[in-house]
Amino acid sequence: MESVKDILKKNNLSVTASREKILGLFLDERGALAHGDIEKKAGEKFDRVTVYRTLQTFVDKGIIHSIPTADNSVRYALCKDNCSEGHHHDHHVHFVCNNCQTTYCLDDVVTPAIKLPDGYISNHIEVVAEGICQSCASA
Amino acid sequence: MESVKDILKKNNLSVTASREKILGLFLDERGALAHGDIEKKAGEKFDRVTVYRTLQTFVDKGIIHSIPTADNSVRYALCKDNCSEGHHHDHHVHFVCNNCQTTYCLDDVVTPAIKLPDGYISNHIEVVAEGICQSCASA
DNA sequence: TATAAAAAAGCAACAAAGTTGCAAAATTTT
DNA sequence: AAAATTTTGCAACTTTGTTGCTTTTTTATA
Repeated sequence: MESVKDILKKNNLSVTASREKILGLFLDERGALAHGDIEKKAGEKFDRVTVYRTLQTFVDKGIIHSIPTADNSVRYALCKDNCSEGHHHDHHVHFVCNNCQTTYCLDDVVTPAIKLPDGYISNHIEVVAEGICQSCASA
Repeated sequence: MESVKDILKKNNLSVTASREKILGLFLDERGALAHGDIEKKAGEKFDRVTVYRTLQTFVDKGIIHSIPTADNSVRYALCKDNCSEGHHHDHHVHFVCNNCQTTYCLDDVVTPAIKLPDGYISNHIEVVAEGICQSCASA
């Protein structure tokens, strides 16, 4: 089992309190986290700027990826696939619950191939499903 | 051919200078428009607040729809399908050009059906393809 | 393990994006 | 044409995100 420190070291990142804390939050969390969630869950221990920079660093290193949402709030989730610096491979579908607002990475649901009109060349396709999640449907 | 005024009246909206201008921009524009684009193209004639409120009104009425993007900038485009108040039917794929940043509605490319894991119920799926558009590829 | 070099955090100030309440102006109704 | 309604513009404010710089922490080196 990979520890927070291992992940940081593997990516040539200095081990700092904020990085350990924030990466820990992602490991504990099933769903995706928005910047605001992180500030709240970190317990106001870190400067806002530090959180922004830490998230950016993690995205750059391929540790987390951002998820587009209709309501325009950036959310991030751990990259489970083989992402590396400057090259993300998050070919899975995302699900946003309209009830609890949780964003899930459906790691087993692969983004479908889509035939685009002539002339359009795509290297990446994002699929976001909206609806009611497991927890909310059964509650 | 439907005029700007007709569209407004059909949706029970007062005909005002800002609504005519902004709706006109959408009719002229091939791609999608961000809030900032509209402020620029409208020629600084309208207050920022008016633009925000006008866009919200159009979304509520089903005249335009918002498009999720990876870079978290809200963009809007005309609803070509049969959208009505509180009920959007934009089941088409969107395309964002990484070169010119234009967002296109691919009206002829239908959102594919996606099999979700048990327990997840989805009523809406957004597909955003990123890449190089026709104009940029041939340039 | 002490020290130097490098990296990151925190602070302050700022910029951009978006919201709210209210008075003035424009539009629609009568 | 006047009254009622709606919309606009303004001001003030909140939230979100950015930048430069100094202090602190971490890492590399001796």
